[in-house]
Amino acid sequence: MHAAEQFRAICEQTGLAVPGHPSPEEVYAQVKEEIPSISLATVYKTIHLFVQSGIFHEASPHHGSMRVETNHEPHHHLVCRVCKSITDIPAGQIGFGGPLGDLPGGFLVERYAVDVLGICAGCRKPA
Amino acid sequence: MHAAEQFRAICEQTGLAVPGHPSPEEVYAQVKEEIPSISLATVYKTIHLFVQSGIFHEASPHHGSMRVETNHEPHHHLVCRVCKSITDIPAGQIGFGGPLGDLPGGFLVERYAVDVLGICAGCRKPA
DNA sequence: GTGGTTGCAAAATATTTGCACACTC
DNA sequence: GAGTGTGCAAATATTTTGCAACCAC
Repeated sequence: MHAAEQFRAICEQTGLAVPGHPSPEEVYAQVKEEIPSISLATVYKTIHLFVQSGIFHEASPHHGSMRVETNHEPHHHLVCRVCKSITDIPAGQIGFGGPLGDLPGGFLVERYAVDVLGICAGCRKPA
Repeated sequence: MHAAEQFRAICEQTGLAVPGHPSPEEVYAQVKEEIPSISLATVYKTIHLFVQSGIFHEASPHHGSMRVETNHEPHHHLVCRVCKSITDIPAGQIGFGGPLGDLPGGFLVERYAVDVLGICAGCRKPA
């Protein structure tokens, strides 16, 4: 992934890097200052290209359509990056339980949601 | 949250409960079999009502608009349920590092994404 | 010229809102 | 009759696509 790091460095030098967790609209607004002729469609196309190339990824694997959480036991999610399926896994099974309450910065922790990202059994074997 | 549990039980008894992580469209399709006259708008309104009431919550706190992840260091997210802001926190700071590789069910773990849900410092103090 | 990229506009998808009607008390 | 909830339809927001023009080689 050395090429990707080089590329990121170039973007930072040319003022094209956008920090944080921008939405496509925010990327568009900021990049437009450097490249006024760019269109929102190009931003979307380029983001998809970059995500596929591994230059960065999506902060949330299941945007685009809301998903309702009906399992009210403590659990986490196995999210397949191929078929986008969501499978529940009990919280104990992956050995994660962080503390609730106050964090040093003043953030009040109410719960943890862990997405375990990877490839599900079905997508690993060529159908 | 006893009332919420009772309510869930009633929904299951009447065949209105939808398992898994359905999208609003999927909820609509399934509930329509029991209540054919229902509309998609009512499903959306009711989901919002239920989420506010704590009967269930959203599987992903930042759907609705894609967010690009530009931080390529291992880290997790502090997500404020009031202002929806996303703040990065180094992976080490919350003491979470699960194993990568194969899970018993055949799922191949590539990375973990932890959302720490709660209220940020800014939203805790009444503006 | 060929191949790949872009901008524009339109289409497709997802979600929210306004409003009048129906239902309960 | 007041208050609440619903369906319909329109409005908004988000994302994708088709296509012709453009650029580098």
